[in-house]
Amino acid sequence: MAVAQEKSQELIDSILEIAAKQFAEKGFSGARVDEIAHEAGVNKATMYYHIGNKQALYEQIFIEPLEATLADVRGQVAQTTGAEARLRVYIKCLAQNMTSRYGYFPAVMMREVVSGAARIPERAMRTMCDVQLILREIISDGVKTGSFRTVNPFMVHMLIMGSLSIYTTGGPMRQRMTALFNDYQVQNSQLENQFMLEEIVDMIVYSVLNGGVKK
Amino acid sequence: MAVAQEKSQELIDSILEIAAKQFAEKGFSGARVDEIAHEAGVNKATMYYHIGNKQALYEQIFIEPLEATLADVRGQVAQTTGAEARLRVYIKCLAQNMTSRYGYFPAVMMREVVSGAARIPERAMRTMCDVQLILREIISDGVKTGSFRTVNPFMVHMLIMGSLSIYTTGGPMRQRMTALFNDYQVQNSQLENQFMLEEIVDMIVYSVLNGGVKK
DNA sequence: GTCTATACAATGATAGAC
DNA sequence: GTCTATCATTGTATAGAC
Repeated sequence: MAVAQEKSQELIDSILEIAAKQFAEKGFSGARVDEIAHEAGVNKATMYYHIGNKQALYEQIFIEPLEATLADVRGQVAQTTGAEARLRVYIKCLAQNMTSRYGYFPAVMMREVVSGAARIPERAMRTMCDVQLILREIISDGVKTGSFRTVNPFMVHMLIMGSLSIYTTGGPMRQRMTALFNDYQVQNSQLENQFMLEEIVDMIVYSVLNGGVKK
Repeated sequence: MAVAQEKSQELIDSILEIAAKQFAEKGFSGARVDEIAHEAGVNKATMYYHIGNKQALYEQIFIEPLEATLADVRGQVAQTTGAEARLRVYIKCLAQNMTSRYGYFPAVMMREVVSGAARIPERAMRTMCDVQLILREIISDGVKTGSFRTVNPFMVHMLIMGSLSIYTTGGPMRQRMTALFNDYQVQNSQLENQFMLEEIVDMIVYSVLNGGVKK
């Protein structure tokens, strides 16, 4: 019985991964149940038997990415000392999770944010709060020791999530922009390079540091 | 004939405004042609006669908000002197357009960004480039006079658009967050107040200024 | 230019056999 | 647990009368 459950869970996980990518690409209304089932290589009726309807399928995809990210951030921040270093690790770790293993997820989340956040499960909301609490602790620590200026932690959160979201999801948009700038003969160097993320981290850290970054 | 054209244009404009709000709320796939026609108070067939299909309807809504914003930003920046003041005006003016008259538009744009930007008309892309060129000039001026540190203008653009987008579209999301923080008994003051925008502007300006903001 | 009626193509969901 | 076949509904789009 335990084996059967495990196998069933494996099936469900593979469906969820396909579903997440479809939802990320096309949004809730744009994603097609038929296509998800087909791409996942399972019969649609089977999918409904295991998971339920489209809405249930959608809600499921929020859990794993967020909870894995929380664990990762928590672990990496705990291994680091000093407010500035911790802030850097915090941002970079978020970015890593948003670009690699769960690279599809930011698109889903951004759509939710602009759609009124109504479909985000409560459990996912709580996980996001937990992540943000880590940031709050880093900042209040930095302010206390004097390395950070007095900033509203929610503002920092918005700066981080806003720029990371646009960075991780906006690849195609940047490509169209770059093409146009080329037409305009505007220099647009280093628009799409490996140092982009580093620069974002630097900008945000700089906006928080007392007296700017020492080079 | 001129009068008839004007009246027709009025009708089209009113349809476009309703359409824009529907697309903003539900996305391209989520918006319903029936509902748009109904809310606009016109017959669906009439709407198709005047505008074309759903795609054409969608593409139209990008033009006016962007071109009006470009004109507004251009005008206000021209009336201001000094790199820092200009940067502040630039950000605030963008924010104003994104929250008042064209408050529905950021949601449409964000969806497009995460969807691959495939449905944005070329003309709209060009307008966005023009807006960004204003920022580039402000920054290169600030760097030249020494009031700004050397920053990648595209990074600043991402910081601005990212945080403003999340700020303008993320109201409901923040509400859910705030409710949860209350459960957690976490102090979350000034999360939703009139100074929020000012704080965003300050954070971004600070991230660019040489040696921090003088108070 | 406008409206009624309808064609036509999906899409989410399930009943029922195996 | 899985699959085939099918349904009910809804969605975009247009033909054709006025």
